[in-house]
Amino acid sequence: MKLTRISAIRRKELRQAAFAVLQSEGVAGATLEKVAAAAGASKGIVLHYFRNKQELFEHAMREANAVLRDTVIARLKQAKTPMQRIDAVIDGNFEPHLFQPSVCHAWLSLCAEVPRDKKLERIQTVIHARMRSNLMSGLRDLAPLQQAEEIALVVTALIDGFWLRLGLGPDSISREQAISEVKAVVTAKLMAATQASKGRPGP
Amino acid sequence: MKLTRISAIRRKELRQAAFAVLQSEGVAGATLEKVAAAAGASKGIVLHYFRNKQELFEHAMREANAVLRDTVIARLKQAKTPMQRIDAVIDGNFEPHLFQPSVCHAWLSLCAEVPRDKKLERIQTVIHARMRSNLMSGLRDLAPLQQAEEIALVVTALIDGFWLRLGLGPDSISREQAISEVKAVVTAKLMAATQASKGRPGP
DNA sequence: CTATAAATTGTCCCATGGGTCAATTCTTGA
DNA sequence: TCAAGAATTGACCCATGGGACAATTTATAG
Repeated sequence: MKLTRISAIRRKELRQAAFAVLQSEGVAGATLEKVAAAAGASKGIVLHYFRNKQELFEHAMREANAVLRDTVIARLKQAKTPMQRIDAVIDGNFEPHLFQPSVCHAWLSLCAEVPRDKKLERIQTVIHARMRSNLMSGLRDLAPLQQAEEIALVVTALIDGFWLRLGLGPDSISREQAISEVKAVVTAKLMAATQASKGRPGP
Repeated sequence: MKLTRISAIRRKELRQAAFAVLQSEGVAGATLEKVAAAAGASKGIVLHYFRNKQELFEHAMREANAVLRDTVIARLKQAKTPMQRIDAVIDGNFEPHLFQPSVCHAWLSLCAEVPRDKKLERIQTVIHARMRSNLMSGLRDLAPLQQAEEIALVVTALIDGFWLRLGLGPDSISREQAISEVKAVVTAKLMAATQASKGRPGP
């Protein structure tokens, strides 16, 4: 039966088209017709494969999430040491094809709708849980549990922050700088965790 | 002439109503009628005071920005030492009345539109520039310029990241934890800047 | 080859929402 | 007190967009 084949292909095309439209138009300007046009199809076909607009964009987010997940997984497979696992997560989140202003725009738009869409919220939760878990797989061996979790939290927030920055200002942060800053924070916190506390420096 | 008075009052009410609607409805669901309803007025009055929808939300963002700015400024006035200036910025950005899920939702929605609205982009640029400048006013005395700028960048990204987190999951991060994590990063980086480099720890 | 089912299209419907405008109510200054 | 002008309203217009659907084309299986 080719049925499953064609429908799977078409659905994927439409998910990607939806994400592409999100990149250029944002959530407010993303219409079914634009998605159809982006996919080279008619509006009818979009609603043939997806119950409604909401479902379409939920799948668009799933698709984007899958890309991000696979990118990081690929790097994790190469990693041998705990530190390399951490670097894999960081580097993966800033891969050139992901860390693009337009991609950040799309994510921003999706995130902005999270509070009003249970499905989107779920996906977002998964993303953060996975990122934390991936980081912990390396951090566990480099710091006590409590510290490791703290570092994981900070790193995820930092990554989100840099993504937001790139979305808000295309030239505000470079991929290389973002990576180096995140890694520097990891290093600094690991060092701080390693040595005895001396109180805060400065006057 | 009361003209200026009434119109100023009304405009402020509408700006705030617009921001309130953004909190609950997001950018996609924010309509002029809802803003009017939130302000206890008719749709006509909204367009009487603002040329169009876009202008209204630009002013809503300005209003929110002003609140944020004044909150931080108030704390900066109390600060005596450089470290207190840094803490003022951090604490100010996490004040209870600002660091609320609904407020984060509204900001997220606004940020999501930044790429498609020059005025919003401008405001966003101002916000980041101010935050950086405020941080630098304290950091300048605690670390060499280069390091200080690096820390400012990381802190702004971290703050953004935590705001995003709160917007995405109302219970994902507490105000106290966010503050303590950001300050810990500042401390760790200042310590790292202070002492000689020893290479990255770990295997 | 043909019947069945899926793919695809274009049309239609209608609710929504931005924006205009004339009409009405309120203020205010003389 | 009363006119001028501002504040405010509600009705109206119309473009847009989500969604339903019947009609048509295309693929597939027997």
